[in-house]
Amino acid sequence: MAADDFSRRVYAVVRSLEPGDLVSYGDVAAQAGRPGAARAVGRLMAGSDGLPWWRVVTSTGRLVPGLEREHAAHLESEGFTIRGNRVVPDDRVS
DNA sequence: TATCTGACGATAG
DNA sequence: CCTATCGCCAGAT
Repeated sequence: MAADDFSRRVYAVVRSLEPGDLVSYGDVAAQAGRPGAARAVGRLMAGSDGLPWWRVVTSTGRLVPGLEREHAAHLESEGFTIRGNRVVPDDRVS
């Protein structure tokens, strides 16, 4: 069914993410063919493993609630700058 | 089949 | 900038 294909596509998209890449849940949902299903994407990511989930953040750049610590560590390893619980969009005046 | 849940997103206060 | 609320979607029970 459509929903099944959707979840399949979501996994494919996340698996295709490369180091240094950063996308939002809404982005993944849209690329999976279901814009607006950002929430469903998060649901799928939570139950799946072996995927670069840390390369996916919320639309506002907020890190995953409950895993902020680990999430931040992964992103920093990819070369991103984390401030508080958010990915810094751009380094600006300190 | 009905209902609840949640790693979201946008808007309002 | 932060919290609260509503709307949306797929999965689980």
